[in-house]
Amino acid sequence: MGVSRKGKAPPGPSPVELTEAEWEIMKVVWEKQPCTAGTVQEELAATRDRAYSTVKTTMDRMVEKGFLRIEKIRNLQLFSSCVSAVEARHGEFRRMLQRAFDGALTPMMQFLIEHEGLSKDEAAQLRELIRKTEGKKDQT
Amino acid sequence: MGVSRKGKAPPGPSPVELTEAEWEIMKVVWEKQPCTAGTVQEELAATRDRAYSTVKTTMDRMVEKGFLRIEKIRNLQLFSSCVSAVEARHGEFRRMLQRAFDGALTPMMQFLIEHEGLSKDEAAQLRELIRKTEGKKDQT
DNA sequence: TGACGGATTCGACACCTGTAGAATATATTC
DNA sequence: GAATATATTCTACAGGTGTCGAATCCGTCA
Repeated sequence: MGVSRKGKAPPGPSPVELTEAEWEIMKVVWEKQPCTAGTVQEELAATRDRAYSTVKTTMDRMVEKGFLRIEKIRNLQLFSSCVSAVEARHGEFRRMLQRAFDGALTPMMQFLIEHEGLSKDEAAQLRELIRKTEGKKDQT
Repeated sequence: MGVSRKGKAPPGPSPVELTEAEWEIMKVVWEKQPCTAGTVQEELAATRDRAYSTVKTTMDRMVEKGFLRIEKIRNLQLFSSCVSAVEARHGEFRRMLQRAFDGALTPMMQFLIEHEGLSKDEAAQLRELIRKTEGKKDQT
């Protein structure tokens, strides 16, 4: 959701934390929603074989958690997401940042460049991105 | 149990996945090692109160997982880390990247700039970092 | 209407994580 | 050497996650 979170966002609404399995499911749902559990299971089967009930159970739990929503048509359940990819990414990123870098962006960047094998190409690309961004952001 | 971690060469092949509690403990250990469970517990108490046995149990499990190592002196157990902060950060970062960005760095950067409120300052800082790094890196 | 087949619901289970009390072992001190 | 202060070991348990099988439900099609 587009909650206005400028540089500072103290009272974050909800962190949105997805487990591995939930991420996999979410990715399919974002792409195919509204869709059935069967569709998701089939799609996921390409990567790893899980029983239908495994996927369904997880998705039901995700509904309870507020990550997914069900729209019932006849005896069919169509699932849709309640959280956007941006929200999920945000949560995932922030959690990583908090744990591994005490929440500080710059040290993370430093680490990235020093240890994550940012290639010359990627560095250039990144610099380009930054250039395009500069001036647009103002809030500190 | 197996602490099998093939020591290949450049990119640490070891995933190294720490839980929240493990991260907290690790941070103290990195800073004070070799140290006792009691020391860690006291240090951690500043942030959140956990029973000594809670911390000790977790640390024992971390030994089994190969994250920590015990050196016994008399009846004292001194803990030291078996994984470096860099390795842990690497694992944490990569897992996040995989889950949220399918392992691709550039999209992550894009996201960072567009949604994570990279300030002008941070952007400049980052650009500086990249400049200092360019030419040193060759490939991934 | 009765069989068929996919969808849904329920209950189960194992393993991991966070948490901690109780019992036991070991030093240190008087 | 007994009391005292720590450390260590053991056992336990609740809640979350990943995984399913079995029992049901329900609409469709001969």
